[in-house]
Amino acid sequence: MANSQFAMAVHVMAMLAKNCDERIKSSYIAKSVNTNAVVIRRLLSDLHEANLVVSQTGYSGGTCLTRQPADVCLLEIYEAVSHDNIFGLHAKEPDRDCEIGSTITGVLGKLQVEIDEAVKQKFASYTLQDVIDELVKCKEEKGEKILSE
Amino acid sequence: MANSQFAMAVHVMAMLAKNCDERIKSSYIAKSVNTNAVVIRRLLSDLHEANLVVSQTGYSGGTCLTRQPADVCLLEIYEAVSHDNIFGLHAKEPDRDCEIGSTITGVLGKLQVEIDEAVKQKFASYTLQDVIDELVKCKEEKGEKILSE
DNA sequence: TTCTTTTGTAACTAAACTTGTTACAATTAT
DNA sequence: ATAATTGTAACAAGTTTAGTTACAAAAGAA
Repeated sequence: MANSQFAMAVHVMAMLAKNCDERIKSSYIAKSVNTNAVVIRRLLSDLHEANLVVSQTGYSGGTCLTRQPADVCLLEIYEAVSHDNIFGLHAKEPDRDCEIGSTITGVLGKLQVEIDEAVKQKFASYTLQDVIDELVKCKEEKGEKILSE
Repeated sequence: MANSQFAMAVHVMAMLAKNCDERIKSSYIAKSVNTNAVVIRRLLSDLHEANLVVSQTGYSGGTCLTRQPADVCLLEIYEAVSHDNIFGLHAKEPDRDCEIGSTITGVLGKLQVEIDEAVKQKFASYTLQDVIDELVKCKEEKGEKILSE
């Protein structure tokens, strides 16, 4: 199964961004994401560790953003919930007695860093506000489609 | 577990590149990669589908490259063994009745394509020969280290 | 104070994926 | 014929992901 944590995290952040002034409940977000509230709270826990959200327990508790959507880049969200490299190295260490086996990991490691950097750079080029803007644009396009049908 | 298919595939291809004129046996590669020969043959099967290698069964059978290492880019290897996007979309479809839930997938899909493209572009910028060259460079550096110790 | 709501987190399950292994038919040189 | 090798199916063990239940802690409401 492809990891959907980032997709859900962006969804969560977008929900919070749309209601910047209220505290949003995990159950409300869960309904939109179509999952269990605990799944959302686990994500919010990661996002909190990254200082992207604050939550309050108890009656009238909930979560809100710590910053304006324009000040949150997607890289922060990605790093908050994603811990893997784009590709992994060998599960078991290759044969040290083989000329290639003994050096390939170093070469792949360098490549791994480069690829990861390219991804990070791309994620860093967008903010949460860009996602909101795009959401609005998509919504409008959908509206036009309905009208022109 | 982070997927190590690409790492193993590059290792396999590098082994084949180092012995361009012979047919290499899966058991020989498996020893260097430190895994089972069947794991290697499964990888070779994917690489064959991508037209990167040819194998022969039977006595004195084995596998060799279809092209010179300089004519194989890492993107081809990556695409031969990797089928996932960098990040996945929602496991379950979000709530259609929610303004954000109904549009977020489209936005994330566009982002997904962009990120995947960035990765592909990076992989496309290297050839198997570059990996071989880097291997040689790393080996030399190791040698120097030993001498200077 | 007591009740209610909500978060935070642990524990468990089910499904999917990855790697490793055994087994064996098909193929090909000796 | 015999031996060696690939190709592939079938299965096992370990890991990961998402989902679920349960409940303590927190905090406002009554």
